[in-house]
Amino acid sequence: MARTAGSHSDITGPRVRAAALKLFARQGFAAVSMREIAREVGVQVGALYNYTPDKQSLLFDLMKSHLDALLAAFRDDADADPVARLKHLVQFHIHFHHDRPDAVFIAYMELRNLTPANFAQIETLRRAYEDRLEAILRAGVITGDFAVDDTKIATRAVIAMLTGINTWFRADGRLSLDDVTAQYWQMVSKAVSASDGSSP
Amino acid sequence: MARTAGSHSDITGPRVRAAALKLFARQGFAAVSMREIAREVGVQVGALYNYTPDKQSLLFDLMKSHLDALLAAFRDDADADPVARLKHLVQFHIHFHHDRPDAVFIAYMELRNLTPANFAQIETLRRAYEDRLEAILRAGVITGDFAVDDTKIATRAVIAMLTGINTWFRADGRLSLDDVTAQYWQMVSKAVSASDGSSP
DNA sequence: GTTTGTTTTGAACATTTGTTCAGATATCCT
DNA sequence: AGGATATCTGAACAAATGTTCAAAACAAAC
Repeated sequence: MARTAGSHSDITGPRVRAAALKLFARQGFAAVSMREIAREVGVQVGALYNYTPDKQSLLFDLMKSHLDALLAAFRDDADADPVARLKHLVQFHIHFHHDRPDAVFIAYMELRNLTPANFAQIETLRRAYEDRLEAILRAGVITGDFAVDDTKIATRAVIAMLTGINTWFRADGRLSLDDVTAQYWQMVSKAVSASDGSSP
Repeated sequence: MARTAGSHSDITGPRVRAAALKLFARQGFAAVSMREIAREVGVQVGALYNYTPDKQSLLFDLMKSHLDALLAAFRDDADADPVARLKHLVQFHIHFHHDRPDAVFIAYMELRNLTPANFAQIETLRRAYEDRLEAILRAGVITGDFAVDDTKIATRAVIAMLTGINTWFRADGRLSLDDVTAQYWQMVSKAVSASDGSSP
């Protein structure tokens, strides 16, 4: 035996993914060339193919990693109060997405550039996250905390609303992320609340 | 004089725009070649350049037309009840966007493929529409019908929520567009309403 | 310091890209 | 019909694309 596997692979591999993430987010998957990624890493094009079988897999891996991380990071206590659970999801979602603008952007914008097989996998993960939220809404409807006609629709509405923050929020802007989070929580909780005049 | 301008231009021109709209929406601006557009129209590549100076202008024109149409189609009565005005905007927005899925998709996804000058123009139009909604929310806050901390944030939240419908709604699905509209109106009105029972 | 395997280079490949333009064709006006 | 012009073809251009691969450079184990 000689040199063990990964002595440089451990360095270059992540740099390739980081460069691809950055460039795909800024310019779009189709508009980024493998040569551009290589230049960003500081390496020749051919070297990239030690770390990905092709450009498509690079995109897929980035999206899958993002969604895996999202699902792994979100903790939900099914026994807690539905309002508290929803509040936690709103706070979690906003902060998690704020920390990863590039990955979020790619995950929403580059779906059409996935092969059908890859798309199906990503879609499954996205749905799994949606289902976590829907479970909370359903629980709240049962307890009477929430009043929504269709939990699936409410789920999508809430996610669209929260994810939209990434398109305009800037840390150096007028409001802090905590201000924004507080106001979104206000709107979300009102939107799904039983509107009789009782709950927060 | 002889042949007047536009004898065929009137036919091919719109077909070029229609083909570009369809293909850009399906595959993304960067992934569509001029030859692909020409094939869709049933013409050779060179002919396209009678209708657009370049590919970029084709994209810009599609986006600008869409936003011009949006602003022209939206009617708002500043003297009416804020709740009625908001309800009308919600209904208008949902139906207008539902009728033009390709244009909507492009207008949201291809912003980064615009030159800076073109981007600035499109952004101005987008902001103008946002401002129409914000004016309604502001009016409602003054009358006490609405309670939102920051009207700009609420504006963006509502638009993101409504536009998100296009990503999942299918006419042959479980619910009609009117069902969906009714439920979104419920959520939007609750989200911005002065909450009856309690406070922040 | 040699051996052994990993990683990178540098060049090559067949396609495809946006755009141009001279010449051919089609259409309209008189 | 004939002349004028609008429109389209077909070929060409240089540049860029994703991917491959032999050979070179490198790093660790002995």
